[in-house]
Amino acid sequence: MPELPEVEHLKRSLQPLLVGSYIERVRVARRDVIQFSDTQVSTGSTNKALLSGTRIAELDRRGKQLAVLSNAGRLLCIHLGMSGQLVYVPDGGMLKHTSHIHCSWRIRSGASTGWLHFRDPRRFGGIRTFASHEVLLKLRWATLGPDALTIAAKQLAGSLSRTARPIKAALLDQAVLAGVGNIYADESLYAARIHPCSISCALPAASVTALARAVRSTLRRAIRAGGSTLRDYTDGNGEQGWFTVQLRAYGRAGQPCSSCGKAMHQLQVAQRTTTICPHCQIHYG
DNA sequence: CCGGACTCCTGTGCGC
DNA sequence: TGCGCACAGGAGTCCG
Repeated sequence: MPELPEVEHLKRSLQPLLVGSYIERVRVARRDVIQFSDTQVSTGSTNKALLSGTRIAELDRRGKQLAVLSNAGRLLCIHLGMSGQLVYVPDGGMLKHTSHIHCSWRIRSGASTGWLHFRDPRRFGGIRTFASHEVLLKLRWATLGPDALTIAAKQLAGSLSRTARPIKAALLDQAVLAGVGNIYADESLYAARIHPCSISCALPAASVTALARAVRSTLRRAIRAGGSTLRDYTDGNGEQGWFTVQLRAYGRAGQPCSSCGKAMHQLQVAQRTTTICPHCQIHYG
């Protein structure tokens, strides 16, 4: 399940392959994974909205969303949902799974050519087209909170002070913090020794500071490991991530806490499976 | 207005 | 051994 580290690593792996390259054409297998955000385009050329005939100028990320900007100004905002993948396959290369490919871009970069595939079996992800970066920022990214990778304790404290929700629910809310999903919420709360059911606005300032630091360092370590591959996730080259071997909380119910040695527990918080150490993680509020 | 609950979807893994 | 069901979850939507 791609969260911020997976999308950031994906962005970094795709950058050398895509930036500066030319999109010769686009192949759409399932239209319903694409949302054409400006009505002007939905009646006209689908290909143009999907950047056909333009050059890729830049990749950008906010939270779990990846933007592919073309030199023509238009762009794609891609979110991977649960099972989404963006994989570049050079001509002659092989793709591990060829089912559920919903959209593909024909890429030319100098003498080399290949296909960029958007694959998403569960279809929780999708592609949105935007006329400009400005529109993306105004229509879509404006609803996202600050990026979790660089979250400052003060910013986090500000949002948390305004809600009585369980802290885990707040961390998962993309309007509070952009980029954290179930895995890294559990990891960050464990690292900061905070119980996920703690009342957000009841957290002491020191705990919020510890939490902001834990979020940043957990995400940075995960990016360094190439993200977490539980099942499907791969980077732009089809390589898996190795952060799963470093996970201390997520998926470790019944196993010993790496700090105190007592058994980790599983519970439900905000409709999400949650793993904690009941001994190490303090409940506030 | 806020927050909790429900919904979408398919591959996997477990229990009978 | 095989079948069927529960489960996984990001985020939009709906409802109290």
